[in-house]
Amino acid sequence: MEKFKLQVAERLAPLMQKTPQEVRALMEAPPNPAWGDIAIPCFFLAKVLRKAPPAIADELAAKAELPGLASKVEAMGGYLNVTLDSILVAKDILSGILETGASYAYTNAGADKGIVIDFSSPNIAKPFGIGHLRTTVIGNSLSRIFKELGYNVVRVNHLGDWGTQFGKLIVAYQLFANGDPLIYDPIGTLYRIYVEYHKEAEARPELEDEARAWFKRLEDGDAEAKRYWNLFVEVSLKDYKRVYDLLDIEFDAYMGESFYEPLLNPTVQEIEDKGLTQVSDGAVIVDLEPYGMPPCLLRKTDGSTLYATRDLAAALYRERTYRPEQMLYVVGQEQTLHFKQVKQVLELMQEPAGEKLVHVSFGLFRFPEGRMSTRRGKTIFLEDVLNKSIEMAAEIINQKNPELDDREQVARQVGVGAIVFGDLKNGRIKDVAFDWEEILNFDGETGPYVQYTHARACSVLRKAGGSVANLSNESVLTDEFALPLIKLLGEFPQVIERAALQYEPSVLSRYVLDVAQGFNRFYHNCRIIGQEVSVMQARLALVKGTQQILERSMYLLGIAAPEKM
RNA sequence: GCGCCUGUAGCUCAGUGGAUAGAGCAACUGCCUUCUAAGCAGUGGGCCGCAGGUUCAAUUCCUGCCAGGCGCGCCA
Repeated sequence: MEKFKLQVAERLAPLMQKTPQEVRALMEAPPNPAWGDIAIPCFFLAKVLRKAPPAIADELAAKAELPGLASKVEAMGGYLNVTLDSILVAKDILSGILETGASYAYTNAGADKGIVIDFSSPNIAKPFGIGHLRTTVIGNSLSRIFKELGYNVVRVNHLGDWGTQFGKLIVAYQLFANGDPLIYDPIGTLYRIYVEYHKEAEARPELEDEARAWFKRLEDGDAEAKRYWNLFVEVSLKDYKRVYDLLDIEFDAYMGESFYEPLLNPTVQEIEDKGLTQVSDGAVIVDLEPYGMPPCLLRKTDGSTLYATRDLAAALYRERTYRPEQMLYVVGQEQTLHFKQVKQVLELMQEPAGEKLVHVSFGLFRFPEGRMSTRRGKTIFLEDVLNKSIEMAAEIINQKNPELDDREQVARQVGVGAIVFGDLKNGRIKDVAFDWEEILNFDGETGPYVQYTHARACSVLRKAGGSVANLSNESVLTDEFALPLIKLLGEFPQVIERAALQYEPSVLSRYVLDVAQGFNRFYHNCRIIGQEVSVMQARLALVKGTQQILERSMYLLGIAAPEKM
């Protein structure tokens, strides 16, 4: 579609005394598809030409010559509306998709450019809660989208494997675990003692000091502390791996906070050497008052480091190791200030990492009665949600398609797809109210709806057997059901670009819903198999094209595309 | 108190400086002897939070206010 818009802009530009780029930028979609494919408002010309917009549009319509490109150019209330030649459009878009197949949207825009994406990053010894779903699926989808644009993507899981909570955990383990080797349900146990610790600490504040002391020992390399730490990390990772397997997500690097431990002192030193630090109440800080922010703390009074120190070290490490064009942090919006501070400090250091750092923030998962909290034991395990959804998918399969092969696998794909798509459907910035009924809904704008549509398309292609999807008779595809679908398919590359530019997978999930809806309308109204050969072939070509776009879109969103369900 | 984010149909959410603001869910109603009814089609439902301002044109941009969320030095 973009190609045609550019051609129209090229030809209209001289008439409007604008550059083709300017004309392209003016184009909009008419509110009613019957009015055309492209609308150009003429209001802005009124002042220059000293004429009423409708008169200008009339004149342009009379002068515009777009033979072989547009079938209709007309003025309507101050707009110049252009209807593209439908056979040309249908032929061009569909043959383009069928030729390039899965790589229709692939560009080399990102060739030789790297991008580091930090996402998921669960906290060791804490359950993989529903709250981690967002960063995990958004990060995964963005990774795939940027790869589609040719970027060299590095997926980093920045595990929360360091910090004072390990001191608390050691104390909790000694008090409440009775020497449990953490073989059976390790995270469940760690979670339980962590909650118990916080309850106990309310009555006995001295536990907090004990915890701090243990963390200090850990930082100083104490063997006993390290032994506990290793145990906690090991058993936690095993649990997380199960969730990542369900979601079909992999990382290029597990580099937790502990990885940056040796880099912390040099990092603080570097910042001090640049004369950016001050000592305030015994702590080392970077004053950010001139930038309207609270100071960034690098060292506590006791000399130990903080979250910001580790993120600064990590950013410098990533910059120097990967030389990326961008560094994304897919982290909740409650950390906006933190990342603004880190970015500001990097900029004060005149490090390129500063401008490369992008905080891809998102809203929280919330219960109707308030926010979730691991400490108070108020959370929902992601694995439970996924399993419940899979169970439900299995039930629906038993009821609707009991003959299906690989029922277990399909139930897994659909159940997980429902959860993942449900999270990617909405703009990432909004808070999400957790609601079992909604998250387990498989009707309407959902993952299963998209998967079902894809399976339907596959089914038609299967049943068509040897019949070739051939495009000799494009005029079949210019009806009110096929043509809008084709035009939509033609938007795919721009949709991917926009999703990347905005770091927003929901751009793609919304699009794929439109494609699914378009296809279902077409499917319902236009019979494919059993039609006259040229008609069937043309329609099969559209089914094939749709199937490819759906499959690719689902891949980019991180959901499976079963061929039967 | 200060800062950031959000406010659109009963609910969950799209959307755009411009022509009649759109989906899904829920409710009601049609459509399976024809390619998967996890579908398609129809009906009802809206001071686009409130008040100003910029503009030929504001739900969209700016300011103020209201409501909700999040954050604000030794947690991450």
